Amino acid sequence: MQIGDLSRQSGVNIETIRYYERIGILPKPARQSNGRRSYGPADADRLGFIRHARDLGFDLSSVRVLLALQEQPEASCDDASRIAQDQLEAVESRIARLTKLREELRRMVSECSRGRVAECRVIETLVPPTTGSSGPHAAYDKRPQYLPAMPRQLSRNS
Amino acid sequence: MQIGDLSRQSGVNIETIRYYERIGILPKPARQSNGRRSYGPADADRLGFIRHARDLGFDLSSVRVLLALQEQPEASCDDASRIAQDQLEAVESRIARLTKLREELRRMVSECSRGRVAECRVIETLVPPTTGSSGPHAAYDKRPQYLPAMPRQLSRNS
DNA sequence: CTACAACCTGTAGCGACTACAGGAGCAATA
DNA sequence: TATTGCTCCTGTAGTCGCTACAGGTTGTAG
Repeated sequence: MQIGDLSRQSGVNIETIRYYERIGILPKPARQSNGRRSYGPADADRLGFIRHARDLGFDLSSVRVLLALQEQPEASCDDASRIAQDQLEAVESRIARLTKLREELRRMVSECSRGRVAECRVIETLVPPTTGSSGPHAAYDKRPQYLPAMPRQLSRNS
Repeated sequence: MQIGDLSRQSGVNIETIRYYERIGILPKPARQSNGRRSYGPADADRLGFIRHARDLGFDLSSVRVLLALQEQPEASCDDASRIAQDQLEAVESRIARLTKLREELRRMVSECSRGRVAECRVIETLVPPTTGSSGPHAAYDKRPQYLPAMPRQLSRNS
């Protein structure tokens, strides 16, 4: 089986498969006489495992650990269980955060009356309430302090 | 106001502020005689706007559009509303996806009896069901086909 | 005078891919 | 046989949104 077949079978991009090989999460496969990669069913299994774990939101370092564990059937599965629990907690906190965002976005959208930007709730919601500077180049006064607020990383990582 | 003050006031990292300037989402500020950046309240407003939008999960290209709109109070706010709606939909689909993940993870975790890896549900759940190859280096037979399954990007982007 | 904090520029790193340039090999068709 | 066109190869750079660091200058307090 060559890389294209494996890609179709697993649903994992060819470039991603080569990337996985490069970072050592997939073993270097045998090569055909023409230099092309040759995969067997064990590789397909491993890749399927990786894909499923990635779909569940595990990052690649967790996947590495899970793969290593999988190959030691006699070891205790405490580590695996711990990783899964951590992942569950991470997913739960993402859901909580996104749910709050959803509410704020719903409010924004539902209150927008589709008129001019000047009275648009979407824009208005985003303008910080602290300074009263109106217009593009106002330079009035300074004001209190922002609070630390929510952690950054949302759209990318969570 | 210099960059450190702006950073404290807005809760945005100094490095991030300079990054925003580099990519042109914040204008190049005036400089003091010693070369240090000098900000006014308009900058603080703009940064506050950006931060809030980022907290709501808008990516920087959307933020750019929203900022541009904000500066044209007479324009129609359809674009802003559209962007917010798209974001709302994206958030809703992320929530839906994460909710499914949560269920699968809960099942994994709750069914793990904390014994050996060999009978660990966490690991077992991840092993693809298609090929029967057991053990690290088995090389049995080939099997049907995976379906396209779920879209990739989860932990990073969604 | 000496610390030390705060700032400066420029560049590289993160995670997990994705894309592309520039080439080789191979099968089917004209 | 030549050509087209697909799949594969390597190596490198780009994506997003930061964050970190090296190596320097400036400003302030003790």
